[in-house]
Amino acid sequence: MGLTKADIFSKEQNRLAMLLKAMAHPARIAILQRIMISNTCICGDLVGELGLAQATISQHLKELKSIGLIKGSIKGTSVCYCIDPDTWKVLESTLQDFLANYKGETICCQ
Amino acid sequence: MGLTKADIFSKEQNRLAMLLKAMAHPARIAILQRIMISNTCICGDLVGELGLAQATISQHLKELKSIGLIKGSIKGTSVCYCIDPDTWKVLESTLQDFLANYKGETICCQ
DNA sequence: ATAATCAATCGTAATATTGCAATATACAAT
DNA sequence: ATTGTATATTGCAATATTACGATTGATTAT
Repeated sequence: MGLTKADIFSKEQNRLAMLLKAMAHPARIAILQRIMISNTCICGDLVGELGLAQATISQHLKELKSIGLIKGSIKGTSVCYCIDPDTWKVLESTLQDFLANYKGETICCQ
Repeated sequence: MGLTKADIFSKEQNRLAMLLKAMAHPARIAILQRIMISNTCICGDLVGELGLAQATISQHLKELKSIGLIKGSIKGTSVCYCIDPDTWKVLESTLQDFLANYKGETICCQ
């Protein structure tokens, strides 16, 4: 069907899945890395750096923005993006909680 | 096009994106949580616990298995799954490296 | 051997994603 | 006002994902 049955899962499960999905593309990984590494907002340089068309990058930025991972603000002629600290904190703690469920290697499944 | 241009990104970016994509579905989050919390392999109980059809769950398990996040072994009449510790370690460290790029709030984009 | 049980696979329908050309919008500089 | 520059949106084609009924394969119990 291509339609996720979101209603049978918890809010937290859906939220984490959506955050991961927003990051689950090499172009969006690259964009996030670029923004993080520059340690400031990044304005327009993305097109040309990644080998993707302007329309495509704009679309990826929109996706990251709509989930709240980044935020943009107009800076003169161009638009600047940076990590949204609030969502980022949620992401970090949610991921940590998720990964913490793993208690280490078990003796089954050998 | 629906076809990711994997060749223009690094091996690491593609690998992380694929791992995240494998987890980026509430059903697969739920499955992983269930396996982790039980702290042992989990055999067949998944169908009926999540509200999805057997074929659907089998498909999600296959996806998790094909990326290496879980592994399965036949145990009598049913099949058991558990976290694959090797891939899990890679996931944890890759994620940590990725998140560590974030240096905290900046003074731009206000 | 036959029936029962469990999981994998196949086939298919509905929907989502990816990518880009073309176009539109917004603003600055002339 | 017009031109140039930067970003967003639209429309579309190709491909991928999600879900499940039906079937198949494998194993156990009778």
